[in-house]
Amino acid sequence: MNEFINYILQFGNLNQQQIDLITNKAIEQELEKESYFSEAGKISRQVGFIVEGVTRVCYYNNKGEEITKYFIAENNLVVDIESFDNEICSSAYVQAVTDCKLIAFNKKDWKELLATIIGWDTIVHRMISKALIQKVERRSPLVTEDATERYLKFLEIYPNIVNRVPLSYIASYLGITQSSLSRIRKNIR
Amino acid sequence: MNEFINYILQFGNLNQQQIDLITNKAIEQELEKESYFSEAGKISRQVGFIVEGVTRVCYYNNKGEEITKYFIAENNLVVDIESFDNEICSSAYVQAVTDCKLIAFNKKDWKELLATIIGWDTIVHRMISKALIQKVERRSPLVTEDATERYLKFLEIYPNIVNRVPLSYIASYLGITQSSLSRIRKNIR
DNA sequence: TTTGCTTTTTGCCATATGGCAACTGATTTC
DNA sequence: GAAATCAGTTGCCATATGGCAAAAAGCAAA
Repeated sequence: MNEFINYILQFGNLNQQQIDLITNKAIEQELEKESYFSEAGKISRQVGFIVEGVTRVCYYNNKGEEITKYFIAENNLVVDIESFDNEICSSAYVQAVTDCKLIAFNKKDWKELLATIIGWDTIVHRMISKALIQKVERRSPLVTEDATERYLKFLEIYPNIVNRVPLSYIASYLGITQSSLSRIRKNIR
Repeated sequence: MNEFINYILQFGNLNQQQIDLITNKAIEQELEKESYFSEAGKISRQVGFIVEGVTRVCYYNNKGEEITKYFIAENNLVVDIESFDNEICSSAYVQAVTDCKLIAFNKKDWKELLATIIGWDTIVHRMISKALIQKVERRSPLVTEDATERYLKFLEIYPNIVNRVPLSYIASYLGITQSSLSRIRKNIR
C-alpha cells in the first residue's frame, strides 16, 4: 500500500486523514498470469495500481492479429479511462503478463473519494494526464523509426520487463514479427 | 468565437455569465503559414483553439529528420499541455501549415478563469483528456500497420486536410518517405 | 509567355522486414 | 527417461520500403 501512497503524493498533498480514507477503500487484489483485469466489449469498472507484476493492454486488429498497445508494470495506474469515465465499452484487453498484485478501487468508492476529498480530483487528473502523455510520447516515436531503434527504445522505456514477457508480445508492441525481433536481438549483442 | 463556445459546451454546462467571462479573455489571433504557435526549447504560454486552418506538431529526430507527430485542424484545442502546465521546455514545435485563425488565452488569464469559474477546471480536464486519448488512439495503430493502411487511416482521421498540407508532412506523419507515399497514392486510385 | 522555384512523381537498385516452415532448446507431463 | 509442448531461432525466398537522383508537374513572379 505504501507504494501507492507514495505514488499519489507525487501529484499533490494529502493529510493523513485523507490518506486513510483512500486506503480504506483500496482493495488488494491478485491477478493470475494470463487473466484479464478488464476486457474488450465490457465497461471498465475499476481503477487499479500495480504493486507487483507486468500487465499489457492489447487488442485484435482487423486481420485477427493480437497487438500489444503498451505494457504497464509496477508502480503505475492501470485503468481504461475512456471506458471507466464515459461508461462505454472498452476496445482493448488489460491482461496480466505475469502474476500480479494490485490495489484496486471500484467505481462507487472511487466516486465517493472524489466527492469527499478536496483536491483529490486534481491529483487524479494529474495522474491520468501524465499517464496519457507518457503513452503518446512512448508510442509516437515508434512510427518513424526502424525496427532496431524501436527495440532499443523499448529497452530504455521498459528496462525491467524484457525478461519477463514473451518475445511475441514485444514484437507485436513494436509492430514487427517475432522472427524479425529475434534476428534483431542477435545482431545487437 | 461561437465555434469555441460550442466546443467547450460539449464538455459541460456554463451559464451566460461564465461564457462571457471566458469570451472576454479570449484573444483572436492570426498565425501565418509556416510560423510557430509554440517552439521546442521554449515554455508554452498559451492555450489556443483553431478556428480556421491547419497546424501540425513536429520535432526533429536524432538524424535531423523533421517528424510530424500529428495534425490539428479546425475546432480543436492546440496546446503543449506538458510544457504549459509544468512550465518545462517543450520538445516540439507547433507550426501553422496553412494560414490560421485562432482564439488564444495567455497563461495568466487562463489561470484566472480556472480560479473564478466553478466547474471550468472539470471542463478543461475533460477537453485535455479527450485530446490526449485521441492522440494515443490515432498514433498507436500506425505502428503495426503497413504503409498503405496507414495512409488510408490518415485519410479517415483527417478527411479534410489531405489537400491542404504538403505530401512531405503526411509522409513524415506516417513514418514513410515522400516517394513511397507518392507511389502508394498512385496505387490506391 | 518565360523563368525560376517548389512539390510531386518516377526509375533504378539496395536493404530491411515479412511469411512460412523447420529446427533447436528448455520445460513440463506422464 | 521419453514424449509432448512451448518459446525462440534460423533458413530461404518474396516483397515492401528506402535512398538517391532525375524528370515532370504545378505555381508564382516577372
